[in-house]
Amino acid sequence: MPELPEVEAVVRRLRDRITGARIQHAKVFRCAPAELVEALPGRRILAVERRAKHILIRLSGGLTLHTHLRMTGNLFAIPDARLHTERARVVIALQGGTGIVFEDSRALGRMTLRGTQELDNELAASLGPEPLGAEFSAEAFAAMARGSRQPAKLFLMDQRKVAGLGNIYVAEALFRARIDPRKAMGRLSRPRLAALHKEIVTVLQDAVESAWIAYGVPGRFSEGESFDCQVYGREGQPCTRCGKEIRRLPQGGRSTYFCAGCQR
DNA sequence: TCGATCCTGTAG
DNA sequence: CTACAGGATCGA
Repeated sequence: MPELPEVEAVVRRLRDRITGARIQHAKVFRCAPAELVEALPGRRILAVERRAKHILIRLSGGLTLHTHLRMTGNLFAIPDARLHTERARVVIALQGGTGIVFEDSRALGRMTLRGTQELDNELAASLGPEPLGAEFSAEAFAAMARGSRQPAKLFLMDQRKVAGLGNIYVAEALFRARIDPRKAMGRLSRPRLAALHKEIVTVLQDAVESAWIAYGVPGRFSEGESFDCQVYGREGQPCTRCGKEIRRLPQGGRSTYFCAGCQR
């Protein structure tokens, strides 16, 4: 479920409440990694960071608690670790009573303990630039696009190209930039690429603002309630820009929503 | 570069 | 019942 903006919201919420705390104990449920129970107690939480859609909880002793929420994961703090629900897959109790809870109904997500250096190397090798970071320049973006025959949608979904985008914000960025998701990336003109680059940044910035309000809280993610989508999930509805009907088509096994009227 | 796959929940 | 789900990886 969550893309970069939602993961950022999770991290911001968590950061203030757990940084500096010491771990008392951990409990795992439903085939979550048992090693956490033994390895976590006594360690101090040094920092909470985000890289793309990855959540990195830095621990003393050169370790990082690595969480990926995939489709249905959620990670949040509760005032009393004992009060977690049955949905929890991992509960980490901190000194003082606070609990860190990892929920994941579909169990596609992962929470694992890794060596910090090794993990960071791995992420650096497998992820493209942070779209909200300084290294994501229009020039670098255009350089990657050059020669690519991948459809724009699939190119943007690839975490090695731009890290952190997912199905919703790819659709929204392409809509804002008026680009057909089926169009080969390498065939976009320089101005279109520049427009797309800009819209990727602005759509994510807008989404971070709204996701911050609605995500990373106990319970379930609520669908689309935080961000006002123009095309995602709007099959059959009229385009807010040109009035033509929003269409849905499968790309890479996922649904792509777009307006054939004004996305070319 | 596609399709299957990991899982469970929910909507039609 | 089937289809689909805001993700990512693997093998053909």
